[in-house]
Amino acid sequence: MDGELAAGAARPARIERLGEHVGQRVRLEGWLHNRRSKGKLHFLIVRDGSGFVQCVALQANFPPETFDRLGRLRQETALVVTGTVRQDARAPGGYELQLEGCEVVHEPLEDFPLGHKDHGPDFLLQHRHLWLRSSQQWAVLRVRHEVEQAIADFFYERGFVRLDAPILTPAACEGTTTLFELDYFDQGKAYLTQSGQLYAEAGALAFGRVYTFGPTFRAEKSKTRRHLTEFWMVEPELAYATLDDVMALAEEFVVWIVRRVLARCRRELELLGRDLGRLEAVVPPFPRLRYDEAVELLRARGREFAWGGDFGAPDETVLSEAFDRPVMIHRYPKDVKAFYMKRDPEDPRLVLCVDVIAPEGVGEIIGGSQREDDLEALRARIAEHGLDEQVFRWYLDLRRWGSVPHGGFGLGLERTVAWLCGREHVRECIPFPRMLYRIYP
RNA sequence: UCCCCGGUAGCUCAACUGGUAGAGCAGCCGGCUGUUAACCGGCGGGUCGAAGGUUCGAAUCCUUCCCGGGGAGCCA
Repeated sequence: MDGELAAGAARPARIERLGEHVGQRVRLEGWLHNRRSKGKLHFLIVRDGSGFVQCVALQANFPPETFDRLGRLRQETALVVTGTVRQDARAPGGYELQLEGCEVVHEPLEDFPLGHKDHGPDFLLQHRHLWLRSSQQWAVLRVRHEVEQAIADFFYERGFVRLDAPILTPAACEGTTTLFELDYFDQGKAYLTQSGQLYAEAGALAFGRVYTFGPTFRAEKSKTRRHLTEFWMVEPELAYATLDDVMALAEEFVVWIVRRVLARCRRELELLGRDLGRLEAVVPPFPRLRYDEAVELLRARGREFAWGGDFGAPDETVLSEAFDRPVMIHRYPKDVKAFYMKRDPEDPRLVLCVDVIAPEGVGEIIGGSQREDDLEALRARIAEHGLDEQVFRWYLDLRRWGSVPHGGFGLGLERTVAWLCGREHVRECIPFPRMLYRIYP
């Protein structure tokens, strides 16, 4: 717009570090997020991906036609702004840019579809590629990014090897009705993985401690705010570990993630209006309830519940509301859990498993167990569940050579991010959600 | 697969018991030197999801279908 700023005088900067440049002339490469005009001054809200900043344009500082154009810039105009950084309590975020120059890099071809007022979920999801630019989505996905980094750091510091499990698999890990199926050349059917766990077990016996982290797929016809057909799961697996070890690791892991986000995503959480007190309350120890105790708790709170069943979403909500931090429920009846979980030697009706239920209605974020490490017991469970032993030959091999007590868990990334961000729906917690009736964009 | 709710302007919604289609936002024009999803005044904007039916008359009632949302089951 007036590209002839004194060359070299303005230094490149990013909005997230603007506080380090108070009084200096800087140059920001970004987009016009919003604009407010007030007679002889315009407020341009500019985003550069690292944050949002208010740029103040005073009429006195520009030729009339330039000032007029600034007041007519469309939302999502790509622009490079230059100006002096000022600390000002009236500015959102505490800092603003006294605008001196504005170079338009790209003028939108038409009005941006997403305004700053309410939109419905269908409209937003149809425009997911543009919705990502909104401040709320920016904040949620920045938190997701931080959680992903926290996960990598947690395991790296503790000597876990990251072992990437395959996406294409020859068989189901759990039921077969929830698999995405595809033709695999002349090998018959292949399936998109539901879990990397079985491969993580092979890794644990090779490396001691491993984790897998990647997308998993469930063809469940679930239409709820807690479900996606494609979601990310992190699954640590430990050799020489019991259920108690698994529970201790899960607790330490969740606390680590929460602390990291509190320490490094404060701006994002505040932008989302998150009640930080709820997250600060997440300290060890987490309550540990046996399944039997959880059933009693449900009944004491007026819910009818038959022993032997799995908890439904309303049950989980009641259980989680009894505590101010995640609650761990362990030793479920074997009939509601997967074939690979080890029986409780003290009660053969139960398996050595644990679910972690997050507070505030997000539901289960972790499921884990000690695995069945005895060959014959595992073969019996495979038969009981009506599964084809042939496809598990390699998995059974793990019990033939150097089998040891071992276990692990899986944590659902999107549910965790939804909980941390206080979002209702997991669809906002992944860049491009895949849902029952939605695969665009 | 089943249950419940919805589909009206670009977006979010209203329109009572069937009687000529409304508002906010966005857009355009004008005003305002500290706005915070700015505000104030003015203007334009409609295949009421689709098809069929009932009726003098249907956005409104009935049938079927399509699309979306929430939930159950199942799960992270």
